[in-house]
Amino acid sequence: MARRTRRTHNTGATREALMTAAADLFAGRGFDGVRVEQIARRAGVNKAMISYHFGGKLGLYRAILVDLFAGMNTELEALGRSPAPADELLREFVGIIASRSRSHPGFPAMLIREVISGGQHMADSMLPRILSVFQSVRGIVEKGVREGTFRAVDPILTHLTIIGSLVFFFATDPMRVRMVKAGMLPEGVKPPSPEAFVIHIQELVARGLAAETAPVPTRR
Amino acid sequence: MARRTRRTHNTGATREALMTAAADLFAGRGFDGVRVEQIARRAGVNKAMISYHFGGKLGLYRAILVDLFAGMNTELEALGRSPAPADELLREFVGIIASRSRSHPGFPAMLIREVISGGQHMADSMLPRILSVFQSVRGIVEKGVREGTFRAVDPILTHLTIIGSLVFFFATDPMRVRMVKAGMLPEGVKPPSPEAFVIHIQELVARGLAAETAPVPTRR
DNA sequence: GTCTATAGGCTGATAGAC
DNA sequence: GTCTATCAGCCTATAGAC
Repeated sequence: MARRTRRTHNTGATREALMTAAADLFAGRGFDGVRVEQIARRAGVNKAMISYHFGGKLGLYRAILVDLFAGMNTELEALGRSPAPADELLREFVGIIASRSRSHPGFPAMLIREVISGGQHMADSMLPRILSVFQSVRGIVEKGVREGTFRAVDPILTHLTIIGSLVFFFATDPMRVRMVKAGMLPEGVKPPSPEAFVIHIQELVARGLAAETAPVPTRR
Repeated sequence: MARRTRRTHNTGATREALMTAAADLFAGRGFDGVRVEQIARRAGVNKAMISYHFGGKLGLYRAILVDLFAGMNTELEALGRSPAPADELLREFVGIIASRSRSHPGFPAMLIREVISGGQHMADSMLPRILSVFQSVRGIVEKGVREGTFRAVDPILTHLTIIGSLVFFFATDPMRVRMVKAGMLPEGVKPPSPEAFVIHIQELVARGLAAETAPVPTRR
């Protein structure tokens, strides 16, 4: 998966510095909230390099998005071929989204911002990459229902629940950081670790989707 | 709760038109993605009215945020005083967030954008209003654990899961609309209705938090 | 591939008439 | 309370030297 333009032995260091710096900024302030000069400064390169390497601010933004989804989908592909039971696959799905959110901190926020805006900066050709994440969950859920380990839940609803709570958690870290700094958190309340959240989601989903082995406690 | 300046019988129609139009636009494109001229046009009033009534673009944005949280918290207050069992209260909490997201369509996206950015446009004095939503869930969860209907879950994790999946669902409607328009949805896949999602979340949470009456099926 | 200088366009705010 | 006209500042993109 080499880049294109590569004549010298400089491995596109400028390119990558720009993408890393920009991902961080775009995540925190959105496309319109970031100045190209700011990206360049943070990346330690010249402003004009953005146009040279990416054809402009939007090109840079899109390149980041493509990279993010490509990596995500590559990692998820293995799940579709695994023979593991559905409930275990779902746990792994959660783990993958979480670990990727941590290795690429800008991913959750950029994804959310983009999706919230209806994909304002995405060409139609990018939509399948988003759908592909859903297909991954869909396959697992349908498998679980078929095998009788899950109750007859809707794959879309399940997907939206899991991905929504996960990306929300990782994307909202800045707010929790601020709360702590401002000393606003109530007594005995501490921001949860990513590990704790992942386990919580995995457990909640496993129990919540489990086929009826016993009736649900209360009911109105 | 009357507004201030009201000499004539004009009930601040301009003010409200601006707030409604702006909420919609801010939700879809973020603070920096919206032009004041755009807001004014959509509201059918003059550009200069934004400065006159709100002191500027930021003032308008903040006024919307304050209104949104005030309404939300007012509605949630009743939950804290209700004698209903915890699992029912949690269902109601979900219902309230959902119905408010529908009556104020800009709410979920504005909330998410703001929280993702670490509250870039919020003064410290607004932070308690966000925390207050958490406190509401916290009270319910702790009650359920105390009464033995919930297993010993962490209120913060539970709160983040519920609020995250809910606001994500409602805020991402634009993307689903686009998917449909682009004819990109796979065979037999249709965007879920808000009602279906609410029920799904309520059910998932009720089952997922229920105290151990039976063992969870599979375990690695 | 990188940098400087600059152009060209747009943006939010306000002064002042009504 | 509302509107028109206007301005100062800022932002992205690029031409052209190295």
